[in-house]
Amino acid sequence: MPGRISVQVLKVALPSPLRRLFDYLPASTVPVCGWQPGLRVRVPFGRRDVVGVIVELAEHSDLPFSQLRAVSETLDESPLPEDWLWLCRFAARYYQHSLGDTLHHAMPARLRQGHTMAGRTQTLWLAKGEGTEDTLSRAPKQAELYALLRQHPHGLPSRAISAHGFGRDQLLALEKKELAISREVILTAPSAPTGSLLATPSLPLNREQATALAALHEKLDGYHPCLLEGITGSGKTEVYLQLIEAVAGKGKQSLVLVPEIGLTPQTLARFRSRFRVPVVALHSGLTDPERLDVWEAAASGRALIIIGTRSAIFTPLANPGAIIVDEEHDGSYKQHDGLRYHARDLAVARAHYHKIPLLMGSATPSLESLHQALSGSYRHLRLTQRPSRHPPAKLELIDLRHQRRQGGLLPDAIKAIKSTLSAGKQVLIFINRRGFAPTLACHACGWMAECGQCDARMTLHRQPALLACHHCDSRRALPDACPECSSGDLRALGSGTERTEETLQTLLPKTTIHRIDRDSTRRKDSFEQVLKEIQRGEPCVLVGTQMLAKGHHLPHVTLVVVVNADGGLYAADFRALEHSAQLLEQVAGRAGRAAHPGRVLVQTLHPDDPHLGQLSEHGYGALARNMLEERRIAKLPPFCFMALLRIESPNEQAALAMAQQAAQALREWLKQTSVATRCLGPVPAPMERRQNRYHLHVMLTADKRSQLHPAASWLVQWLEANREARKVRWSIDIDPQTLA
DNA sequence: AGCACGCCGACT
DNA sequence: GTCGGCGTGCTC
Repeated sequence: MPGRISVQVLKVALPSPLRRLFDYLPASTVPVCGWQPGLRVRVPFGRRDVVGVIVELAEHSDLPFSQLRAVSETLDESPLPEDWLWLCRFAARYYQHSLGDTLHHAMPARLRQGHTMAGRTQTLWLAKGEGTEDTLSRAPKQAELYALLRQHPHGLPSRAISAHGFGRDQLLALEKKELAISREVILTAPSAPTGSLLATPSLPLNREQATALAALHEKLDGYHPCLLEGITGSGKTEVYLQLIEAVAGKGKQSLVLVPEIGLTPQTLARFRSRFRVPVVALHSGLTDPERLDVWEAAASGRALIIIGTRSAIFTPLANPGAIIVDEEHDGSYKQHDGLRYHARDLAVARAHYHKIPLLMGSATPSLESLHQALSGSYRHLRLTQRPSRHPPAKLELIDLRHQRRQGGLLPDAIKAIKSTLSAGKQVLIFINRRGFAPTLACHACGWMAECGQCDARMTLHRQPALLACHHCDSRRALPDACPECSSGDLRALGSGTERTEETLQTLLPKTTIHRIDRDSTRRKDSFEQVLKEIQRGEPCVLVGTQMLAKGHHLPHVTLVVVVNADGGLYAADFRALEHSAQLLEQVAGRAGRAAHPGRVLVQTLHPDDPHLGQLSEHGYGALARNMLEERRIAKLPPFCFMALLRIESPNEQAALAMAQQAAQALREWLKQTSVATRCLGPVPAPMERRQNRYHLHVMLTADKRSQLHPAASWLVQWLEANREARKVRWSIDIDPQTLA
């Protein structure tokens, strides 16, 4: 065959932190498709066998042939999806991460364990015959199951049946009575779309929604990044649904990313009830085989709508039509270990690659996205109206200084809570602290309970009663007396959710108080159950952390109290104010969503703070534009680009020495090459000691991304080649979201 | 990251 | 006498 290169070496990416490929000789049995990039292979690696992915074919190796080993097995008949390979390569390069590790984590567990794709089947159960009331009158459970099966003429997989609460014996009983039959289907078979697209009709759009949708329709077949800036309750989801409808109408797929707490059964139900086409969800409850099914359904094009959290951005798509990122500002899109990717940013890269629209929605857009929208790089779509016609509630700042408080609450707040309850409405109290109190202190000598492993105070918990560090797993029994001076006068300082709950229960003995935080909702489903009860509308008080702030529909809440709004106002992290403002706006959005106007009381030690004032008077949008101007002047992101080198070690000296060496080496290289990147540090991380490990930062900043990238890349290679660097733990974070 | 090898302390 | 601690080094 003319022009054909003779393949002698396979360059394989392996699950290893090493940022390089490994050369292997092809096995004697050539796969049916020939040797191709994207094929999974099992190879001997050191003393073990691992699953890797061929990424290149070459004629030569840098190593002598005698040192190369041969592939032991080819695992695929055809290469893994091309778009998926492209995204992994892009992510590995952009985030300076090992390609092998990236591929490894981006594929379903079944594939990384070496299972094959082919020949997987699923058992579907179908109703059969005409079951009458008599035949099953004495087996109500079976009758129920029979009714369920009849609702699904295409059959139900057994797992879905058990998810509805039916047992295997009931199914077999029906089969015996010839009222149910099972059918094996090959999962890779494409299922023909049948009937109409919509199960329930779309909702009518208001003028703004219609304008936004029309803008999206203008360019459905090209890269078209859009920021949908829409206040809480303005109907962003309906715009998503109608974009998906348009895309699905052309037979193309939509990938929908939602924040971690956003993937609730209600969200999913809303998508499923609208469309008749398959909607698949990627959530933590899936088993490994189910995950593989979803991947396969997306890669084959069978699934038209794919919904998932952060990692769903790595789902292959046969016919990509649109990507939607809901609550695009949400911090859960950023991965904080391993491959430190940002799913929203990868969505941008992916939409560009596929030449498809990208819709990013938020009531409180990140300053990054807002900047792109205001500067014209993204299309800017806005929704400013709520169907209820109520303007969003204004924040009322109340002064925490010189006033007594009970359980963290000011007298004015308590008064408002009482009158809201007597009006038959619900109250939401937002506190950013779990536990009973943030500190236990000795009133005689000033001693405070500190964690032995972290530079942090221990939090006092009452249920169960103990001291716990929120930065590591250490726990301690409550001391009876001060360990320093033996005084018995130990007092809880400040308030957490537990204390506020307790105080309110004493103040309002007849009122139901629901506490919602990580400690109270550890039990599976208990959060969902409490939400259900709250939605019944009985007057009650909800005391909770961020868990309550986002997304949940709480129609009977008309008063929101923020116990302390000051967390982000004067913090060292330049993004703290942005995140704090987003949270406050989201919490405030919980007030008066339905027919009743709401009040939002915000307790603060800084009632005259200009940022807080702007937020309360003019809302997040105005403050965000102001913060952008401040970032421009201070040359902070999005007006510069950052990469952060983190170094940690149990040995403080080792960490510091390594950080200094790395920073110095980088500075010399920058000087020699005149790459326009600045290098700051090393500086101690905000909490230097965590779990008995010392953390240091070296910060790289550049005006242009094109200057940052080579510097970060050089630094990573230097570290990887440095023997000393292996004695500490290090990692590079491109576009870090928090400096902690 | 695994997984070996290797050289020093308390145990059947 | 050995089991096992984690330092050091390597993986095509």
